Amino acid sequence: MKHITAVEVLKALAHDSRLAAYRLLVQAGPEGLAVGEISDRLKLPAPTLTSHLNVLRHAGLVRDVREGRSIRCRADYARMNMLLGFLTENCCGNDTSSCAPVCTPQPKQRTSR
Amino acid sequence: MKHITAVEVLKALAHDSRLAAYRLLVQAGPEGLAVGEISDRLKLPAPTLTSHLNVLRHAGLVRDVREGRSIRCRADYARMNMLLGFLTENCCGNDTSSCAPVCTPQPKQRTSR
DNA sequence: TTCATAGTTCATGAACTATAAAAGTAAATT
DNA sequence: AATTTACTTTTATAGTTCATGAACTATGAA
Repeated sequence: MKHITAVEVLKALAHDSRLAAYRLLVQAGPEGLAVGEISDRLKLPAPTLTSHLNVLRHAGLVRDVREGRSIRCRADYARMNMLLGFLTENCCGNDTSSCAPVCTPQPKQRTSR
Repeated sequence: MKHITAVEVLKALAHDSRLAAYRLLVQAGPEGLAVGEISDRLKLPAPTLTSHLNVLRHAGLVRDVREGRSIRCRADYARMNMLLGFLTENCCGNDTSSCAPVCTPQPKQRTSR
């Protein structure tokens, strides 16, 4: 991950509503959540949420697909892992392997979608 | 780590110069670096660096002690570990242990200063 | 005590970010 | 086709952050 990109990812997460939205998606797992559901849960007006989602999208932290009328968002774990790797780079006497985490969530249920 | 605090830590790191300064300190290890040394390496005017260091200090990411005329800064690894733990919370089907990293750097050499 | 070095604080303009109303687009329902 | 639902874009205002010069404080040396 290039330095500038790490800053972008950090900036994206460095906001109360955006961090909350991202965590909601992380906890929702591969199933994801519709924009409207996030809006309901966080009690954010639609335009405000969209602008925050756009920041997360631009940072590569959130991906989405249209599903009929709604848009389903999912956390991009690879991106988070890149950030964690970057943050822990050179932190333990240059032995990255000892502290770089990798998150690879499994679907809660194979049945869904 | 409380949510608000995680945002503060993320905000602190979400700036080019601050991330660079923090990484410099992470790489310097327990030995740390004097403010002037950081200023030289990053080519930042003193007041600019001080204000960034204050943000990192307030976020608990950097601690410092005065050593004669200079002030020696060190990265606070515990804080970083807290952030990593927070970010990976609930990311792998609520099994935190599988992806929460812990960074515990060793001194490079006991001989130097 | 005077001087030099190392940092910090303060003030301020420029640049950026947040919020949300209004208007727009896309898909399903009637 | 008209309407409703779900979301995005545009735009305006309000607020925050950033960079840096000038002034200040702390320590050590002469």
